[in-house]
Amino acid sequence: MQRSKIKDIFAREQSGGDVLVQGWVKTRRSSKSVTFVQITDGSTLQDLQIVVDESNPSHEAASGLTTGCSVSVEGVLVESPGQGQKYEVQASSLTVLGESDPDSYPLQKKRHSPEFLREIAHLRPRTNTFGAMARVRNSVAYAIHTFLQERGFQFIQTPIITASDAEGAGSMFQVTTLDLNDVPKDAGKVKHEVDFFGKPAFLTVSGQLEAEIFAMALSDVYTFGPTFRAENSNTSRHLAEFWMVEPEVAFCQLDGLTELAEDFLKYLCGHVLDKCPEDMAFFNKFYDDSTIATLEGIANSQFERITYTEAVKMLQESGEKFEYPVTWGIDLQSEHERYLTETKIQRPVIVTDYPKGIKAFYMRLNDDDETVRAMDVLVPRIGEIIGGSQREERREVLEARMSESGISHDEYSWYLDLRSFGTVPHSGFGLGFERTVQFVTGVSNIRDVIPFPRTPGSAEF
RNA sequence: UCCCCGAUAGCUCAGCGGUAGAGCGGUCGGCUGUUAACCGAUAGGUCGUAGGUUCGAAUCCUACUCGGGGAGCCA
Repeated sequence: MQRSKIKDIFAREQSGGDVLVQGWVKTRRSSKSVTFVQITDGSTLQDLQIVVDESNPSHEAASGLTTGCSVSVEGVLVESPGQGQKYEVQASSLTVLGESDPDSYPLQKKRHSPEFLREIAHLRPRTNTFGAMARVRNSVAYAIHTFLQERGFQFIQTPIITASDAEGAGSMFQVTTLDLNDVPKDAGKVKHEVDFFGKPAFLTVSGQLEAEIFAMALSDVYTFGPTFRAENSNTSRHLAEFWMVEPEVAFCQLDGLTELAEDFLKYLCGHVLDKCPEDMAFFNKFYDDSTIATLEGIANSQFERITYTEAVKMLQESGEKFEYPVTWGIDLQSEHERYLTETKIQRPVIVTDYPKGIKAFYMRLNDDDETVRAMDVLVPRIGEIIGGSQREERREVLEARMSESGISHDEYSWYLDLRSFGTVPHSGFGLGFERTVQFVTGVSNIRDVIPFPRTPGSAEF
């Protein structure tokens, strides 16, 4: 008999017929006359109840089941007389595939703290929370590809190893095959020429610059892959290894980019609400009772658009006491971003046109010569979920900005070339994948929305 | 990296100078178409690590480790 997934069983129009189901035991309740076994196979949040009567030859095996055991069950799908589920399986046979010692199996049929579950990352996918998280995460990833593909974007695989040592987005992990206990040196300096790539190499902090190359040929492209930051960041929204989506759009200026970002986020939220209603109801119940309302609200509301200068004015006139006073030219602090998106405007806010001094060299300079065409999308609870800009397409201006920032023209000659040979206005942004999953689920710590989190001092599993 | 808080049974926590506790989970028994089942019994801890103060430290002090919240960096 072919195995049925639990999700498909609950989707059936009516009961009846033999089924084969396989999964892991969540909990078991037994008496002399009957045993109830709840099993999950990860296809859905909902457990399937297996009923094994005393007369069944498998009853002894069933009554000894403990949380975590794996089982294979054949039986008849019937309407459940009990409360809490539509169908149940009246077992004809039950086979234990794998035992699970109850003395040492760490998961119990009760709620565990996310901190504890993180320590047993090899078993936490079996919990309701992490199963739901994995399905939502999958759904968001699928929606990212679907949205961009339907708009004609090409998926570009940009390199994970890069030799550019100054992408400007933070500290990088170095990649080397040199023996760190015996580093070859010449007059006290490391001989990088004998290293694997013949020069220093690093893990990428962004695929943007390479994505720009393909945007200058294929028009609309995106990258979606792992990104690495060696910052010593210890917060609930930073990881050393995370995933990022980076659309790059040719013939597009900043206003077009903000529209793309807004449509994109709305699509992702709508997709998850549509495809993962049970998992979202779970998160709404146990993690953040406003998350579904927030996502629904996003689908139906306009994102607010303000310039940095307007944001500064808004903050100064707010009457709020901020720890860091607001003056034009400073970078907005978390408390300022939170005030804007959570208190003042109460929905996503797109802030544009930041002072050039606090933004990257590749962002397009405005005519005022003081601000650049940057854009940050701020959302409640998370803060910055998207950072992007219109890129500087004028070679002379870009060169001047690189010189100001101390960026080598030689190393980025290829990046400058794009401005010499058929340059066009273009724009792009980076969306933090884990931050998006955090925002969607309402789970507060980013370590709990990625299967195996990498943070300073921690790279387990 | 900085500031604040925490670490006691497998899990979640109480105890805060005088012989280590509860609930849940585990085990044994009972009972019931049960559903975080229920009832009874029972086992289980060098109180994060290392020092110090004290007649006496889980409790007070110091350092370290790990975790949480916040900040910076950013996605």
